[in-house]
This record gives sequence, C-alpha cells and structure tokens, in this order.
Amino acid sequence: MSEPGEYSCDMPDEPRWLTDHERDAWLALAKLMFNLPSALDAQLLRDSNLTLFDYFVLSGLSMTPGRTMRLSDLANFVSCSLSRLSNVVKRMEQRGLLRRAPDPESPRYTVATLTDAGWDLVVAAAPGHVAAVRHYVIDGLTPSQIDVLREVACHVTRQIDSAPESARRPQ
Amino acid sequence: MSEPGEYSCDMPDEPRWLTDHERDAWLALAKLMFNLPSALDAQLLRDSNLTLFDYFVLSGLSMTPGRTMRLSDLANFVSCSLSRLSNVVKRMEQRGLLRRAPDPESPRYTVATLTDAGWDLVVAAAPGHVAAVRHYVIDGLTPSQIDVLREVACHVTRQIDSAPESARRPQ
DNA sequence: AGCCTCTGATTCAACCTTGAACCTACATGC
DNA sequence: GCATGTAGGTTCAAGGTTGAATCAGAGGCT
Repeated sequence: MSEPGEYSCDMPDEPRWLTDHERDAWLALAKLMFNLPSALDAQLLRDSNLTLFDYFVLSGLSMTPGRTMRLSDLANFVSCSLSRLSNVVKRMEQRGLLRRAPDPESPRYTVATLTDAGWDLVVAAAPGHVAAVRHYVIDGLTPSQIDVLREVACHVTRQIDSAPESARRPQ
Repeated sequence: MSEPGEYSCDMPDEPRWLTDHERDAWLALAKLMFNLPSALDAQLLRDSNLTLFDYFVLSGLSMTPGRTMRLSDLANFVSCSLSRLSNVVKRMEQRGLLRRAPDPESPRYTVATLTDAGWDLVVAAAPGHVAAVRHYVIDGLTPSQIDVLREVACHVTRQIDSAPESARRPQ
C-alpha cells in the first residue's frame, strides 16, 4: 500500500498544495492544537486537579437544570466517544464529584448528576480557568478578530461533523 | 485546597467572565481542538498508517538538507517533550522509516535520518493529508479569514511560549 | 409472542503519553 | 585536576484513550 508513482492515478492529477499564505495559517493552527490543550490542562491540574476535559464535563452538568444529564447527551455536548466518557465519569464518581443512576424516565439511559462537592469544585475552578483562557486566547485580540475566530472554528467543526469520512480519496 | 469562598481574596475581586461573544468563540475553538486532531489522524491512519504527529516528524526531517536533524531540534520543531519524541522515533526506527545515529560533530547529540522508505511514505502520504487539511480547514475560507486565523493562532502560541507559568494566580 | 435490529452503556486489551529518575557528555569554577 | 552543574537522551511505571466486543432495553415486523 501507499506506493508512490501511482497516486497520480487515483489522486487528483495535480494535488492542490497549500500556498505560503495558507501553509503559514495551517502551521500556526497546528501548533495551537498541539500546545493549547496542555497549557490549559496544566493550569487546571495545578489549581483544581482537573483536566480540561473533566472541566467541560462538570461545567456541562452544572449548566443544566437539576445538574443532571444523560450520558449520551453529555458525550454529544463535549463531543467525545461514549467509551471515553464512561471511563471519565466512572473516575469522577469514585472521586465523589457526581453520581450515576438509571434514568427514571427510561431505564435504557444512564444519567449523571453533579454532587455538591462537584458543584463546589467547578465553582472554585472557574475563575482561574477563565483567566487562563483570557490570557492565552482572548485578551489581546480585537472584537473583529474574535468574530473571525468564531467563524473559522465553526466552519471547521461543521466540516468535520458533516463529512466525517469524506476525506477518503478526494477525487 | 480549592475551597470556595476564599478566591475573592487571592483572585481578582470580580473575575472577568467571558462575554457571550467571547464565549462563543472560545467554545468553537475548544470544539475544534477536541475534534480536528482525531479527524486528521483518521485520514492519515487509514491511508498511510501514520498519526498526525508522526507525519509532522517525518515531514520535518524531509524538509531538512540531508534529511537529518538532531532530536532536540526536532522536538523543538514539533513542540513536544524529548521523552515523547524519543518513544516515537524508536518506533519509527523499528518500522524502518528513519535511523538514529550519534551526531558526528558532537557525540552528545543524536541525529535522526530519514530512510528511503520513510521518504517514500511521506511523499505518498502528503497529497491525501493536504487534501484533508484543505477540506476541513482551508477551503471555504476567504483570504482575509485565513490571514486572521494565522494572526490569532500566532498570538496564542506566543502567549504560551512566553509565559508558560504565568496563568498561575493571575493577580 | 418471537425475531431482528438499533441505540445506550460498559468493559477489556493494546497502545500512547507523561513525568520522574537516570545516564552520559560537556562546561564551568576552584 | 577535580567537583559541580547542566543539557541531551533514554527508560520505566502510572495512568488515560481507543476500538472492538459485549450486554441490555426498545421498537418494528411477521
């Protein structure tokens, strides 16, 4: 597989390489993708013993009426696999941050409910986390840059959601 | 630790929460950070049995005169820990994609050199990878959006590089 | 009722990353 | 010369993610 010499047959005749302009933007974004998660993880782990992913899970629950959510909805909210969420939620339950229970409306679902300890932890973690997001991302950008950032990021996630398999052999 | 009620003392009196505008941009960027890496990984793994990180390592070497680089420079180039790079490079050497050798100029360093097989693999992988980057990110953006994307991403990485520990208790 | 299928959720093995500990080679100071 | 310190690189244990396999409940079809 992946023999060179033949990709001029099943690939577009001349692959559309990135221009310098596009390549600079892509490399900068790639560097952001590699480094920003660990920078935010570091702050949260140091100050609250939470990963960024943990924080999103807890804050998703905290914003919900009853502080309760079905695992499948929560997985969709933080856009991760059910398998990963199941593991994370199990650990958080052992830490006493939330409780799992069968959904009273349908035993087919499982709901997670934030405990008081979980609530207190997000509340305590939020200011430091927001400060880090401001420091690394938001502060120093103009409102119009922030606007374009949102447009671009939404565009990317739309592409991913709409065509998860369409990068396959782009004819 | 992380008791609520006291963060009004060692935190700014009123934490500067994100505005709706800022929050929308941040959540969109977060979703991108969570999903784009796996989308690009999926394409590369399916078509070339490489992760995005592998691809960056190989392409870093391929763009260098002699297709050779010191591990510490390479780690800096792909901005990762030496420990992680050491593991990745070891696996790639076992796959025959590159060779390790002591730097002839100073036995203190180790250099990695791309083999012919490694070169062929990046060359074969590049068109599909670039097509995926175009599909998920670049295509559909205007030149000015691409420009702002680069500015924003550079700003973020600058913040991370310049103040790796300054999110600590932002007085 | 019985069968098939789909979705929600969990588990497990394989693999990867992280961070600390460790080793080597060089540089500096006394 | 010798001790100390520092940077490059590797290794190892601990922990997290992935994807496949599995199980249970709900709905549709005959």
